[in-house]
Amino acid sequence: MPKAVKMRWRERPKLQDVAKAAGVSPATVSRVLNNPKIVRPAVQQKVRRAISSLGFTPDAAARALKSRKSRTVGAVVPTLGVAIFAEGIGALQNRLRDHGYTLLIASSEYDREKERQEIGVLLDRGVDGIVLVGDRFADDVEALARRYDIPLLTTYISKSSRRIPAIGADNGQAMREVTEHLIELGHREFSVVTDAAKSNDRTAARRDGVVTALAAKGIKLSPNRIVKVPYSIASGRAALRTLLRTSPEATAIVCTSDALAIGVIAESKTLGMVVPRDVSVTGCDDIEISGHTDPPLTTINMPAAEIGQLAADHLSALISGSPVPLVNQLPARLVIRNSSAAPSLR
Amino acid sequence: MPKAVKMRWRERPKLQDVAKAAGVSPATVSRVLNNPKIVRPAVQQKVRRAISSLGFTPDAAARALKSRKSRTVGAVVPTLGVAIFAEGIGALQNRLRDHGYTLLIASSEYDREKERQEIGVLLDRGVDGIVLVGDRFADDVEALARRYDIPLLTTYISKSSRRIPAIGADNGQAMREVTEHLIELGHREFSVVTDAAKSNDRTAARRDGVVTALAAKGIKLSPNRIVKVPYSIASGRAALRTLLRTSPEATAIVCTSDALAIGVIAESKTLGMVVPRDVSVTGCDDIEISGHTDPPLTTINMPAAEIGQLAADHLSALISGSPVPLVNQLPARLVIRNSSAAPSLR
DNA sequence: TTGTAGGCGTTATCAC
DNA sequence: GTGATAACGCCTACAA
Repeated sequence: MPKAVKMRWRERPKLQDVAKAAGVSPATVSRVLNNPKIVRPAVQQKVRRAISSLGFTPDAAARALKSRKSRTVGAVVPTLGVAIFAEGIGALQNRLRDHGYTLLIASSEYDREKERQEIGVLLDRGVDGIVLVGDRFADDVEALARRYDIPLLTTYISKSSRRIPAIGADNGQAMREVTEHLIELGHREFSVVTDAAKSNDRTAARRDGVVTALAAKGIKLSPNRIVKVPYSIASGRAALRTLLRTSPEATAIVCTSDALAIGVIAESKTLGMVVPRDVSVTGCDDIEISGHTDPPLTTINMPAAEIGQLAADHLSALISGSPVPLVNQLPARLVIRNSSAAPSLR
Repeated sequence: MPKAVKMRWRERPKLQDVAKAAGVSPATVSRVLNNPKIVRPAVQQKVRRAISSLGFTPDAAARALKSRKSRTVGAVVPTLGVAIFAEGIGALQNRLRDHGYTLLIASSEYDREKERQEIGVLLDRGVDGIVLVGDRFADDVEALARRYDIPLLTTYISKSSRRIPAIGADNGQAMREVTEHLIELGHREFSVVTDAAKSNDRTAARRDGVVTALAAKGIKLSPNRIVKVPYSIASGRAALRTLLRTSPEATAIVCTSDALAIGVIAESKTLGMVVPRDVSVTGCDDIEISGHTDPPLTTINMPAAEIGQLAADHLSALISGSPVPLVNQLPARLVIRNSSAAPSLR
């Protein structure tokens, strides 16, 4: 068995074999690989021919050891089970590939300590950069990254209170927009359904956005009008039942994510209510299903794919030493569908 | 700038620094790291103390170069935009972490050639194993993996026609079950909505399952009863409109995925039809939303999380040389909800 | 423009 | 059980 392994490895050509086959020095081969312009075309030809005829591919580990660059970047997301993150990661990965990077992925499960650990693992793996979500990572993360001398980038927020570049929409403004939309429709009695995850600054910002928009119009939101539940459709359903008990007078229910809003709509149907006649419901994210619920959901479009792409572009810029803006606010469009309407007279 | 970098690297302790601090040889430090049981407890103490006081972590690249193991595995999925894959990858990643592996991820966008390329990239990155989806990867993939001497594993199918272990449900049987369920309800006129992706053996198997189940009861499915569309909710909507034109007599529409079924249900509502009174609709996958549509969707539960977990367990077993079964059929449960019912008399 | 040589940080093969 | 020593495969001054 160990013998077989060794045999296999002997079969794999190394840079030196290419050199021999091409009749040049190893250094020259390395040069055509990393800095072709400084080697004469004729020689390049020979070398490239040898490379492809031997089927040579450079050993990543050896390269990384010598160059201190792994051509690898890491990402830590709360979870891949949430569509908006999965989509962003997909876009990030695709774009990173174009830049020649491979993506290492880790998840924090919304746990700050686990997030810190995963970042540590990625750092130890030698990633050239790390993409984070949000702003509430552990305090020592920046120092850690600095120690490894690699750039950090955060996403799904438009600016960070730390010193790292952020790419995303303004969550607070997004929710202010939906809220204002509802106010314009004539609503005055609001409830909010939001997820309870600690260390989720996006959700917190969204909540604040609602409160701010309401306050600007002199509308108060008492604490019992805000219900915090886990992030899931089922939770949204439960939240509606709670709200109907504690504040049935609300004519609009603002949810901080589409999943929750979809739960609210589903439950309202179960309870025999009609959206938006009996109550208006809004979400945030604009996931695929949101345009196809009954009624279709009024929400805010979060540009997950753009976030992922831009993150890839900016991170690879940072890795190669180019500066990028600290604030990258992508537009979050209000998408008005039929789950919101003027409150009906009671 | 290069100076700064060097400074940073000088700060990072290496194994030799630990050795010096602990008053032992580098070899011993390496041993407590990789094979602690062969070193005396007292010495271990010293070394461990030195390790943590210096904050030493081994350099992954150097390790990989010398040991020919990167403690990294790769996965190639069609896309992360499909919930069922995102969920599986999330579970895979979480479990791999417990085994000490980090996950490198790539996507094929349902393109066989791109899949082959991505596999090549992962191989060159030095992954210790690769997780694939389905069975239709390019022919040379196995030879390639053999050349690198790393194990392959495929998922979302219960057995592979290649020689590699597979983990998943039996897609054909799954669809036979839903189909039989509909037949038992009294349906005799069927239509099928399926996605068009080439090289998607899961979808093909699902289609075949429907045809087989129908044939067993002497029911024929003419080609115009099968509509192939892209994978999306919007496509499902379009498919229903097509079917209403070409075969309005069908009382049951079997979809090969939940996304398509949800589209069919959404469009039926738009067109003023009532599911399941006017038509029964079924899906396959059982994604989160499927329990909350109106009506809730009858479907087949695909155990994505279990697939991911088991894939992690089996792949790490394979990497360490333990054999695993080639066939791993996970149960795919029929979930009967309200989108299916007996056909109404016409 | 190209070749030579040394070392990146770790593991593994020897002796002791 | 522990310590020297030689690689692992590639990159990069430096020399030619």
